[in-house]
Amino acid sequence: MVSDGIDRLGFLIHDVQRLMRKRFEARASGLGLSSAQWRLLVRVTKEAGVAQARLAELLEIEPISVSRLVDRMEEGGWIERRQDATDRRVRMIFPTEKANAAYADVKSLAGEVYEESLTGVSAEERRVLIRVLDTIVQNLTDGETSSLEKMKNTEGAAA
Amino acid sequence: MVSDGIDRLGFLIHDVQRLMRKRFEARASGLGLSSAQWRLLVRVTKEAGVAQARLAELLEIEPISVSRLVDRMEEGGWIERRQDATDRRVRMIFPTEKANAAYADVKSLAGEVYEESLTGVSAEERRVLIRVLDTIVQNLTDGETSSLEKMKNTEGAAA
DNA sequence: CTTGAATAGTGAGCACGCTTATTATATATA
DNA sequence: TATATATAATAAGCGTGCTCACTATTCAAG
Repeated sequence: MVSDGIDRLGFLIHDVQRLMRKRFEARASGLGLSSAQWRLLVRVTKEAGVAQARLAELLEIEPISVSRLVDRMEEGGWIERRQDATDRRVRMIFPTEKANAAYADVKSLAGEVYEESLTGVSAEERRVLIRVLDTIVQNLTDGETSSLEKMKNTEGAAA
Repeated sequence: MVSDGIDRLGFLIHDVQRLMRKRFEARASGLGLSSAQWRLLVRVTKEAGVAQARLAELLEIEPISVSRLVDRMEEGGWIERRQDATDRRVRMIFPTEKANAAYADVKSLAGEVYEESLTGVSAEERRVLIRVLDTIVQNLTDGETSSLEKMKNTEGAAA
């Protein structure tokens, strides 16, 4: 049945995402780092030198969106592009010193937002929340619509 | 402790929101109705004749965002603006026949997306999910940053 | 080497959110 | 009545995502 509030799921997720982003960006506004930029920075910090195309896969956004994001982050002094010596098409992305210096602070700032979000939510409920969200990502990624599918369907149905 | 995946909460919520929107819009693409437009249409259907300013409050987006969204929805034939007889500043928003005719279909389409998202998630887990998401919205709305606060803080702290 | 397909990145232009500023109208007050 | 303030809607312009189209480069076949 669908009478337990599941019919509000989309609106709820949407609201939560918007509110968390807003709260994070209010906190990080002094740094001039948006939530999208923070997501990218986390990847780049863990995998310095990664190519933009790979970043697009990791972040599950389109390469063109990475281009623009990287443009602004380069202007902001968070990352830098370097040429790949062996493949001149590739731009490798590295975090700057500024990014490395700010990383821990921003991470704990994000943690604060999560804790504020989860005030009054038990440890067990938190575990369920994370597990269910992971499941939803799985369910919606495997089936279709994901940018990952590009790497799967080499042999399709009736061609 | 923060080692149960809570540190991924922001990314997870972000991914889920993006994937659900994508899935919904893939389904509704034939109709030419985006997820933001659907959110607005739900409100307008429940409250025909509502003013744009009130819609902005209900949707918790800025009035200017409502203006633009309503522009596109009017072009798409989903809603229409009418003048308020008693207050010439106000534009009242009504769903069109087209919107009323499509409403049930879109709603069940949204329901399908929710069910696909929640495949393998138990009834109890679903209840926890909705309850926790509601709590997060509460936590992030009450404190600050919400557009609702405009209506609250008339007397502040030390002034 | 040459042709053709695949890959990496970007330009143009759109949707939907935002901040800031402006116009039109309503309402409160001197 | 006249003026000041508040409210409803919109304009301008930005950030972050998208689709579609394009260039540059690499790699695979011939």
